[in-house]
Amino acid sequence: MIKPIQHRRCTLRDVAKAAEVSLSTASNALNGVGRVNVETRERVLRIAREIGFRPNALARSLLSRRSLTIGIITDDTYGRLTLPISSGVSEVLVDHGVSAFLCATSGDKRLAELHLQALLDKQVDGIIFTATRLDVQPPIDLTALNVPVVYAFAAGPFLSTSFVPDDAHGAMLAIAHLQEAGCRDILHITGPESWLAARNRADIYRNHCGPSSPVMFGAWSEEWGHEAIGRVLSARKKLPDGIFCGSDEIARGVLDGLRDHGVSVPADVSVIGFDNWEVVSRQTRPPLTTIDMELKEIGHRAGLAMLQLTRGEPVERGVIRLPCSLVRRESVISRASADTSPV
Amino acid sequence: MIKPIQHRRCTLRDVAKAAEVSLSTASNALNGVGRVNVETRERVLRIAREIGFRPNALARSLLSRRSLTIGIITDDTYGRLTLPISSGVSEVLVDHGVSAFLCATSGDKRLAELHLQALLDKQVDGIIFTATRLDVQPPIDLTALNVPVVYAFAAGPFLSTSFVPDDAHGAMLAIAHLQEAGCRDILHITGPESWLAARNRADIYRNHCGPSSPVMFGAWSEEWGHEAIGRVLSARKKLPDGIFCGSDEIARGVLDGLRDHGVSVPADVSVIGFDNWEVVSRQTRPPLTTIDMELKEIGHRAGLAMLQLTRGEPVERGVIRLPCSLVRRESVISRASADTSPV
DNA sequence: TTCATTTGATAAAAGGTTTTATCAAAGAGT
DNA sequence: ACTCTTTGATAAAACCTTTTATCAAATGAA
Repeated sequence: MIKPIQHRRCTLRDVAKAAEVSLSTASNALNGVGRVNVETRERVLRIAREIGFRPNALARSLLSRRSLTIGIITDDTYGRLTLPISSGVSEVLVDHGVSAFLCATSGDKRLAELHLQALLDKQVDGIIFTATRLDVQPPIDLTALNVPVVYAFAAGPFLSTSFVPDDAHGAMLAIAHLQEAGCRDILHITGPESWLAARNRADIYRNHCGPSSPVMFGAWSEEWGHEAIGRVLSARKKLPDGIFCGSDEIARGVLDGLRDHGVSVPADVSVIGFDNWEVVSRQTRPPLTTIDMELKEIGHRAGLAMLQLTRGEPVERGVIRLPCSLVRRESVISRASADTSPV
Repeated sequence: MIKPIQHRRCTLRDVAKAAEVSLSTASNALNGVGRVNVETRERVLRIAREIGFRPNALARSLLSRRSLTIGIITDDTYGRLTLPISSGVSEVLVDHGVSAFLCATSGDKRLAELHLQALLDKQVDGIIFTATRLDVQPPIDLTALNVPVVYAFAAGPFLSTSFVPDDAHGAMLAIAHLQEAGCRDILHITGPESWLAARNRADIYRNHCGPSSPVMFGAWSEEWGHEAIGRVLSARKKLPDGIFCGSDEIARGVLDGLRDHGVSVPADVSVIGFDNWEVVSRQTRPPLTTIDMELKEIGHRAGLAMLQLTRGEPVERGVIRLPCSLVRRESVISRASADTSPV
């Protein structure tokens, strides 16, 4: 059976009537503003509690012109980045009573516009755009909106606010960790050179390991990692002692390839990944030491910035790079070596 | 620089003023109701278009008592199931102007209650609860709400509406596929027996492969798949010719284990997974034939049911099991065998 | 010309809340 | 007894839209 009519939510008018005061007094009492006798206030509060009164956010928003609502538009079909980021966003917003609409566009422009229109009609206080890479523009134009926009794991236009992982810092962490573990001959296997993130990380790698250090660009796939190892083993006489991979998936292929060829990790070669995509990095053999991009923190920061913007407070502009962190598992081990032992 | 004051959105009053008609006439013209002269209507429509008028959904909802808004509450921290499901939900709702709030609870009861309260305050028309397994109750009580609730990939209380993948059908597809490929000795390696999904699939397996067929319960991890293969190889004289795995991750461990022992897939053994979690199943060697749970379709159906409920239409009750589908990749091959060749 | 009907448009109420202005009563000071 | 201030409460306006009731003018029929 279907309950035919929803029980009507009780309203401020109900409270006022039950407490035998006017609407204004009830409102003032509940919000602790205006001049209202202490015992009247307490009576109102008590009755409101008793009948379970909760103010209608729609009516409130209509008046205050703040809907306590934001939209998150995502390009990510897979959800790998979106859910951590958006739950980070929500975490900081929910305590301020702000809820987030999630709109997955699947890269479909029509869908994106439909969602955007619905969001604007619903008077969202702001929009957060998230994607899966940093060097691709949103499928819709968000520059002329009359609500603030923040970009998370995506590049906004000039003078907008974008929060992205600091690829350079992540790469630096990875290489430093390998070097501290005594690696002297580090190889970098990564994704397509067309990706900004890949180029950024490769630059850092070359800075730290010498400008002629070999970077193997390829795909963001396990298969490429595997194939790259095949190439390395057939081309080089001596194995590198450390491999810095551009993603956990590539690292997985690398681990797999090395095992196929009887090379032991980390005994013979140390391997480090990038992403800390736990479904991959936790399950490899051995479990993968990798770089975490702190997606939730990106969400936090984006949410915080949005909060400030909706209050009209100023907010930092430009691309804000947030530090990564090193997750130590078992694919890197310290190589005993005279010249790297602590002084 | 921060734009100090947001340009005020233009309202019905602006349209009315510009068209030199009353509010009511403007409203009637735009909605095509009431009696309004054709040329007046066209003037209003033209002007509305020119100044980019869009009705304020908040004001509309306040009056109509339908917010065109629903809440999705999810238990899933990882996003693997939530994003496909919720984007399925949105896909069917967006064309009706309905947007969805996404609330990730991370299993935190306080957070769940906070989100729920915010949703109710915002007058959502309904709530969809999604989880990652079927036999666990939501962290919050959704039974006494005065909005409709639909469960997706989660079990609701008696007489509620839940959409879940049909585990039995999926298992049947998997086993039938192996059998059609000529497998006669099929092994089932799956997750913990405490999970309903694992038990359901195992039941089907036993029904089709004989009641004494061996089921290996373990963990939902790659490691378990790997370990299980080790046990099988040391305990049995003869290898099975087909392995039905309870998840893609287990299947991956199985593939890995088999390769380590020099067993070739699919030449020596066919392997089939469950989930079609593409990041896993696409990247295995060989790519994994598996069962897809049609998560997006679950989202579609949940969204559709929600739509009906918000309209007061009756909706099917109980646990509604939606068919799975077979995704053919390369880990199953037809075994030439006299008694299974087509007649 | 008169009455009844149709047409086109508008005023007003409603939805639930907050805020500003108003007002009566009570108290204080002379 | 008079004014001045404070206290406590309320009416009304506002937010923006939709719907119902109302109304004047125009049209039709007799």
